[in-house]
Amino acid sequence: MSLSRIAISLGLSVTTVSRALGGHGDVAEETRRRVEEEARRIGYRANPIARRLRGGRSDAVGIVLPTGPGQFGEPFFLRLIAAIGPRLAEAGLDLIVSSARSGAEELALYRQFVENRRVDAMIVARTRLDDDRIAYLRHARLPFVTHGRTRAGGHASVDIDGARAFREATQRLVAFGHRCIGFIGAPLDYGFGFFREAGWRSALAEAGLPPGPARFAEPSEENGHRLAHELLAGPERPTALLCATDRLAIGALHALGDAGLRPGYDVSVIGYDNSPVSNYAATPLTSYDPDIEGAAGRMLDMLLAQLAGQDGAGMNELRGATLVPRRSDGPAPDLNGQMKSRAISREERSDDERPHDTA
Amino acid sequence: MSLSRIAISLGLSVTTVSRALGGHGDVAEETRRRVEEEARRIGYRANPIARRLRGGRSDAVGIVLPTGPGQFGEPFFLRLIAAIGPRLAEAGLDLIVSSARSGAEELALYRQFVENRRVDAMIVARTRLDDDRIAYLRHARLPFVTHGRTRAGGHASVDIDGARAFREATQRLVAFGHRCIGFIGAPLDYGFGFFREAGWRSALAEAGLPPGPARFAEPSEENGHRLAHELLAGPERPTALLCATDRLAIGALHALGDAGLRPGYDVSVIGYDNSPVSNYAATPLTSYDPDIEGAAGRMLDMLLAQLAGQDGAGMNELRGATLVPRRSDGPAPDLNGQMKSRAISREERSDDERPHDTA
DNA sequence: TTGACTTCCCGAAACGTTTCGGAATAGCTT
DNA sequence: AAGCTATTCCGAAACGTTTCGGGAAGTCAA
Repeated sequence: MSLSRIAISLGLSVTTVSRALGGHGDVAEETRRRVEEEARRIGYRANPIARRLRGGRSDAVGIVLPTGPGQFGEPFFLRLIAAIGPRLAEAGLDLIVSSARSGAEELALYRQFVENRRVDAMIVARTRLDDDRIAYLRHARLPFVTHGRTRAGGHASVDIDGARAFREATQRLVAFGHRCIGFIGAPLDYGFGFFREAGWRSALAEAGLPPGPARFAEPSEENGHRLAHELLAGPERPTALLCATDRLAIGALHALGDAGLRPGYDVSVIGYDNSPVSNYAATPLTSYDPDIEGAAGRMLDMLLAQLAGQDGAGMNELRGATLVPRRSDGPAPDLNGQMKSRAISREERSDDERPHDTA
Repeated sequence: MSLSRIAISLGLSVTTVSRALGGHGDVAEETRRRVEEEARRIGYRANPIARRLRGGRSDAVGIVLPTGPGQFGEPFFLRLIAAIGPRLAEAGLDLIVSSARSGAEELALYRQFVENRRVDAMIVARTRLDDDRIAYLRHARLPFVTHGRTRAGGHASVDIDGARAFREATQRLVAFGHRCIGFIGAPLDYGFGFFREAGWRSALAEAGLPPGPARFAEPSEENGHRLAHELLAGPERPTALLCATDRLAIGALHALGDAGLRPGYDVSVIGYDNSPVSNYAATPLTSYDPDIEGAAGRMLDMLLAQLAGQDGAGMNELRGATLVPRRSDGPAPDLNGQMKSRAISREERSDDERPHDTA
């Protein structure tokens, strides 16, 4: 009872009022003016639900947060949501967020979203190389965009070039003189885990070095701590640890402390994410900044284009991450000449070597 | 065209099909069985939009994330969303998330939510003592629940008793022998900032101590770093720093490092949030765990009760936070006898004192 | 047989919008 | 004067659901 209210008080039909406000051509200029004024006067807002029913849409985009062990508070998702929020609002779309742990529960939630017609499109993050969510969405013919590539491809996606970043990071460590560079990775079925490992491995091969020791687990501080321990206790002790995420790297830094090793000096550590804590870790962490906001913006572009009818198959973008050098990496300990200058600057600030409990 | 599809293929009326699936009493058991079977067969799902239009609801709950400087990735919101997501889904409600920076933009977004009838209820976090969002929601008669109390009160709210936690923390430091306890707080117009400061101040008064030095800013690592610097450079140098949040505390720990002071030994630091990083800070941070999931659950209870028609005015709950002692606090440096035992364990792990760039 | 009461079902309206297919009026051409 | 076009408006249907107010049988008692 709202379009009709304007219609009645102006002696017009509902149709005309609708078309006047909708900006259609077949309504007299004078009439449109009167309608607009009356609409403003009574504070008319089109009921979005009626509009959706009529239009057969739901004007909403869905996203599912991963929960579960070690997944608390991944800042990535917050930044993603914060980045696209205003633009979605501008486009008249709602962002519907729910949460599930990876696996069956998660897929069930996607089904719910789709089958209950709650969303017109979805944003998929934490993409796996072979991802049943993506197979499902494709089968359901629902527009979507992923953060991260899949093996199959052929869908809209934005990805950060983790392979390049980690190749670059490895080259940096090689240039620093490191010869045994370990890797602390995320599970390889995640696309991001896969490509980062691939970058590390390929750079080692290019440099003619044997592959260093590697361990993989869900990216949490605790796992980083544990895996670094394992690597440092192994037969070939790495002088550098490349970590798939900052959270892993933070844990690794502590493992160094436990072993009485100085980060950036005895062992170099490089992370990825450039999270706020990386700057305030025990030793400020050299990391890669992925420009989440930029990626989020492109994902939204792709989503809106698909909702406007375009085919998403050809949409994909690979973006770079930029190195943020801090204190956690440096020359390999066995190269004495090159190390001198840095060693001095280290003396100034003295060194830290303290074992820590895992608490 | 869906209820009607079942109706047609069964030779029933739409009404009867609807009432059969709705579980009403006036449909024969045999008929209900047939309807349910056919519904299952064709995979019928009620169109939520039609249902909403008819019911005059929107079956959605809104929440606005704060963005802006130093607000990136507050894990609080993720944990909140993750905690309530499944239960909302179960209740058939969507969670609509958007984002805005505090202030005019934020209020405008609330208005948009309400006036465009996008939500039936809202969740308000980052509550200020005098909060125009709350005044607005009350005026608009939209159910809501806040995380944090307001001065006015009279609405559904869940809060963690920050005053009690910070009184307790202060008493702990006093018992450790500290006599000058500084405070690094959040702005006092935030409820959480206000009560935490009040707890600190009242405990000092109760202990017969003069109020220590205090500084306030948006809770970020950077601000914690800056404010701790100021406090340590001030005329009365505190031997302990109580920080309103872990992020402030992490920054403060670094300021200690800059000044060549050993956390937990020369200067004690206590934070609040028990965030994942607190366990992996330069020195593992003594903190308070607020049980966000528990609070989120209660908030949802209140929201659902209000959507079921109850008045939210009397709903409010004050919950406790629990201390998680780690390594960043301990006896005051001037009390020698009591310190001995801890000093030894410190020697083992050696000390860290290194200036850092803010990078 | 009649009336009342149960049991089971249904038509129509309503939620608020958009759109299809006209229809009425006015102006212009021939 | 008749036909044609352009302009401006409108009625009705449709989106899919729920609910109001019956109504048609069947059952039971008087």
